[in-house]
Amino acid sequence: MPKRGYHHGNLRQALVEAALRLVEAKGPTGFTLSEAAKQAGVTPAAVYRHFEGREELIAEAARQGFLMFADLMQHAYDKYQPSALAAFEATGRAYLAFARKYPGHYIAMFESGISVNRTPELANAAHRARTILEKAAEDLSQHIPEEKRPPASMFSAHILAMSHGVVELYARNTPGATSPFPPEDLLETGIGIYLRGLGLIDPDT
Amino acid sequence: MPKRGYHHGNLRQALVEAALRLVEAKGPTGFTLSEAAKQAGVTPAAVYRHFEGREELIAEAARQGFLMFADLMQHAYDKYQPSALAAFEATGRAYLAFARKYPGHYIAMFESGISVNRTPELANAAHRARTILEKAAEDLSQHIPEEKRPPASMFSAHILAMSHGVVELYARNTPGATSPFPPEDLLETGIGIYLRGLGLIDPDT
DNA sequence: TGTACATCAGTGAACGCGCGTTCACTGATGTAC
DNA sequence: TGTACATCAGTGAACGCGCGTTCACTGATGTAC
Repeated sequence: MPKRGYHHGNLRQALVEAALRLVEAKGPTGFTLSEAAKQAGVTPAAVYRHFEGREELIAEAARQGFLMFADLMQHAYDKYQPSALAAFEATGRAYLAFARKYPGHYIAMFESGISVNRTPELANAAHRARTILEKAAEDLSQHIPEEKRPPASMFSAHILAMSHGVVELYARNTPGATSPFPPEDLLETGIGIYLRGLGLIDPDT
Repeated sequence: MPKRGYHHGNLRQALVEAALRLVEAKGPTGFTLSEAAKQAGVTPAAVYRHFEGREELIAEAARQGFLMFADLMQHAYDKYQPSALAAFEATGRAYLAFARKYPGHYIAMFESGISVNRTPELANAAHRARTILEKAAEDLSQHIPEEKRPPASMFSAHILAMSHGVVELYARNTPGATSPFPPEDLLETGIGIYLRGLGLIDPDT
């Protein structure tokens, strides 16, 4: 589907990709509708054939990000079955891996300031991702003695929080902020200590 | 020092406070130099008597934030001495407390996209805050058997990451993002499990 | 104490810029007969 | 197969806006004598 000629062919997706490139290169505020249109080789007005406006465009980028993110986590989860522990650890690592591999999507999802409820489609995609992590936590929860078992959704929130914190503070290019350890190691050890605290890992290993 | 008349009296600080108000009300991108000047009852051009430009103004707001943050942590640390454990826990909680109490400063510090090295003064203030947390971690580190003791700066990074993640994901007003638990509880339990994992809390409590 | 004057913190007008958005339009595409 | 026509994805000009920044200026303040 070549893009020569008056009609673009697949402008909608081209705009999303331009937005991702911009946001990756210039940060969450670096994205403008006009610039995205320009990069796609099109007049700003053409954008309105495909999106209601600036916000819908970035929301679509975030939506695609959440879908990819969910796929990545699902894949990690499946791969380490039937070990609940390994699967849970893998989903935690998937967070950082995603931020590394798809910085544009990551920014659109978590740093662009857009609400996850901006559109129903976006909310849906975000929900799907969350569900997978919570399933992994639920599996793991079965291995803890019932009387001292915290809610599974609390695990997933803890792991998500630590993962997000590591990414934001140590993995994203906050220029000049020197990271004391490789983020991957930091997250790995952090999750390890946490799981030891839950009694799921032998304290002597 | 009343502000009537041609001369303002303390415009520099008034501008910082206006910026903080704006950023708190409208998010990290909601701040503009012109609007801050207007709120301080002054022409945009007047700002240039006190700051090199927009960036220097927000950097000053962030600097003041880091100083207050460091004070808060220092206070928490002192209060729970000589218990290394209690002091460490307290500094973790101080992070969330700060974000709650001074959202404008928090945004300027962590969400405005400004580099901590934007100005030497800012870098200094940030360093002071970091140092306190690392001191608390260092104290705590002494209570772990030497051969299985991870670097103290790794503790503080873990706790900082989890605290930051909890704030960003569950405490800031991401509109519509329902938090599954009160952020304070989430952080409290998360840190508790983590410290248990380090063998610093009795596993049966 | 009064006056002359230097200093300095503000004004206000102007600038160029890129933004998001609108509108009437036109050229390309696809389809019915 | 060829032609007429409806559909639709783009154009390009225009808009009003608020932004950050500059400049020559002016009014207030503080100080030396």
